Amino acid sequence: MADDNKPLNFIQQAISGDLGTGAITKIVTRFPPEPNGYLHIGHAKSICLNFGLAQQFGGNCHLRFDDTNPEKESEEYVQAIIKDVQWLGFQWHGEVRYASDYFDQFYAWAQHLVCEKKAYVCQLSSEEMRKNRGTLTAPGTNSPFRESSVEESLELLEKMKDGDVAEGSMTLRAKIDMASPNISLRDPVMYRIKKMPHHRAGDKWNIYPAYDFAHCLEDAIEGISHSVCTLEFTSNRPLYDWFINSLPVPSKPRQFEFGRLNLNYSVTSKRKLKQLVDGNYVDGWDDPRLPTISGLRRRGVPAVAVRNFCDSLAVAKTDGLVDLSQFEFFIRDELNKNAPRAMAVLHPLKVVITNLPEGHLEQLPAPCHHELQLGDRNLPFTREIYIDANDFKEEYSKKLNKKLSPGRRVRLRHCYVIEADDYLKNETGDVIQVNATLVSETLGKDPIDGIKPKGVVHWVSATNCVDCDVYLYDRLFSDPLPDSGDKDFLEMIEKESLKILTNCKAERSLADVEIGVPYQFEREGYFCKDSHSGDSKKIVFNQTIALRSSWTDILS
RNA sequence: UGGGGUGUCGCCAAGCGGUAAGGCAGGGGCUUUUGAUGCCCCCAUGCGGAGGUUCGAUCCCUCCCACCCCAGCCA
Repeated sequence: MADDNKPLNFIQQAISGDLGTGAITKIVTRFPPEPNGYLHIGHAKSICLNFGLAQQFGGNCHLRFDDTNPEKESEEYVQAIIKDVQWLGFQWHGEVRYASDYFDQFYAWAQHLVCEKKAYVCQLSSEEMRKNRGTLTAPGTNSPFRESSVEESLELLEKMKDGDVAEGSMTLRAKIDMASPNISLRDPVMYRIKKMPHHRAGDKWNIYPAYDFAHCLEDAIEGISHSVCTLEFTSNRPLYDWFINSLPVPSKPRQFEFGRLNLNYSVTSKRKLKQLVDGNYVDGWDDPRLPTISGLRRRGVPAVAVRNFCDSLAVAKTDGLVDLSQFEFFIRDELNKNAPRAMAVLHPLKVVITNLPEGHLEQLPAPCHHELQLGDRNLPFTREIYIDANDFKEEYSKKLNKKLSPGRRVRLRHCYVIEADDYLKNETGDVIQVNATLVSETLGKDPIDGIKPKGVVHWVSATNCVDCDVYLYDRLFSDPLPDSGDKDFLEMIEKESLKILTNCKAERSLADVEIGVPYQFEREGYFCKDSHSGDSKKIVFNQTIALRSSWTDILS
């Protein structure tokens, strides 16, 4: 996975240095999601980074749920996240871990800090605390409870834990420096009261540890050597180090921050994704238009494509905005190499090959892949077939010389050459049938008269095919930056982002394909059977991505 | 405005004092029973700006500019 020729990024350099000096003998990383939503492509970058680092340097990577806030967390998210990490192809070391497993230790350490006079119970309300915190330019002022006795704080902390005091009435705070230019250090909250059951700890606790207090200790308990997080935590690092250095922890992890992944035309914010799901703007967390891992999976994006994309991204301190086209490249790259080929007609137009007898049936072998040895499948060739309406033009034109038109020829893919004679229209003026002649002896050969067709067209037997619906997806947002602050991202939802084609015809072999396994529908794109197809009799195919095209068709 | 971080091609980026890698996108050409794929070529006298140090600076120094993060009992 990691390319040996690639220069080491700054985290790899640090690890390599630590290993070189003997500061550590084995690296341990971790992926620490909060179970408050589904994973998305941004998390994939973090997953690939953390698991990749461990792999590369012969260490371990843990999967640990940072479940310190029962208000937002649930078992549903835990299960979804576990499934997504596995699907991406990673296996964590040991059991799945939970911050909640360490709650007793956290509490003991909190008491330890109180005894050391490095923490105190503060009875300021949240509004008062906010006022006392100062501003970016003005220092804060000390809480009146800052010098409470050890005994008093210990006693109040116990009461907080036992649920004897009201929510919001007090907190446990670290005693650091209310005048620090770094606001994270202005006596941060360590524990807050939440009289709420926890998805794993049940009713045991009425207080829950805050991120800054908990996260560094979770890392230290697990012996994490390199704690990798995103840029916005940079100013929290001094606090991370403060707890580590103030407590008798078993190890001293170091925090490194990298720039998170931003993709244009996408939202990668759990809050906004949840809004889209809860507001029914999309079909659940796994809607194929979402950049969630489950959405990508449902859409047919292979895990290896996600990994390759993430590995192509630099680990740096710049927060860049990556072009969707860069992701699409890796999707197509993987699919082109490995997806079996098949044919399906999305806008069926009947073609009657008049010089073939009624009931003509010929099984034509067609390779499932042009390079891979995937074998052949048989295509039933009959007198009536469907081609795509876009591949027939009433008038020939030089620009469209690969299309079928009266008097012109086209090669049916893996089949014969046909020549159009005439066509029928309905009352609204749509072409509804083309009559054509098969040019003899053109199976695997050019016509003997030397008139070689310019175009190749995909087709399906009209009498031996399966009906299906095809869902075409476009970007969910019309704006390249739906996520950027001031605008309302819900107003930028692209109304046409889902187009449903209900009259599609697919070759027989596509009837029983496995859900989620991508196929290339030749000349159209990559598709997979939808996981929600089960509801109706009809098969639903999701378009993973269209083929790259140097051609822009006039019709769609 | 205090603190922290970042600025190299449209996008992502390497570069660690010796004279601007690579990928994506884009343009051109060849091949092709997928207008796909593959292959070939083109695409920064320039590294946020201005000074300075040096034989030599994207890399060092100074000042300036822009953008991002921090004032949740969220993570």
